[in-house]
Amino acid sequence: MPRLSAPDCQLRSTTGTYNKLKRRFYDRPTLEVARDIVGKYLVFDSPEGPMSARIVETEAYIGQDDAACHAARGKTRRNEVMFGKPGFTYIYFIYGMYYCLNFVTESEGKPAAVLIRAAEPVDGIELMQFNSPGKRRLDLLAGPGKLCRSFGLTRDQNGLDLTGDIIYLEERSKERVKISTSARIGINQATEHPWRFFDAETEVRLK
DNA sequence: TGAATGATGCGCT
DNA sequence: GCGCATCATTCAT
Repeated sequence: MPRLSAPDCQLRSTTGTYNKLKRRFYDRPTLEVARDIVGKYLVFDSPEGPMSARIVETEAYIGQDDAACHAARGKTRRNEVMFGKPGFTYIYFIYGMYYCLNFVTESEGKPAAVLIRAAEPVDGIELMQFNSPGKRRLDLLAGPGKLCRSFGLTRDQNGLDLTGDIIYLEERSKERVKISTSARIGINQATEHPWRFFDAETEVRLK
């Protein structure tokens, strides 16, 4: 871990005063968690430096009865973290070039997770731009693949404990977020469920 | 401004 | 082989 510069120290010191979400936040019905994550802040103390962002869009993937959930066809090496305790990262590789970040929800044995689809960059924007060259600020995290690329998240961060100090969620204010819902994006199974949640007033727009 | 398509690798049938 | 919780590029309107 490199020495932290002055702005980085400011970020690190402030995180101590914010409310880091505990395991019980994730140990709840996935639809509630997915809705409540919108407006929370994702913090990643990466090897290259700290970054944070305000999450504006999520999707819920709920158990073995949800045909669109990776756990629908049983436990494999790829999806095994979803079957474990809540409050851990589930990061998978897709389309030959992208990673997607999820947070495991519900009690151990019930495989479910929330996909983090989009966020507004807050801290470490220069590092995000280094990871995603040429992108404007509001495009850096506008989509699950771009979010992982800009944050530098890969399989290396799969299965990390969200109650630790590397990657976690913070509540930085008690803002009341106006949330809209829709069907989930990019799936061909269980398309009838409105399990996508997004900040209706954010500047970050997908598609 | 939107539809079509190619890139690219892995997990599963 | 085929499909995939994506995205950038190309082409048509």
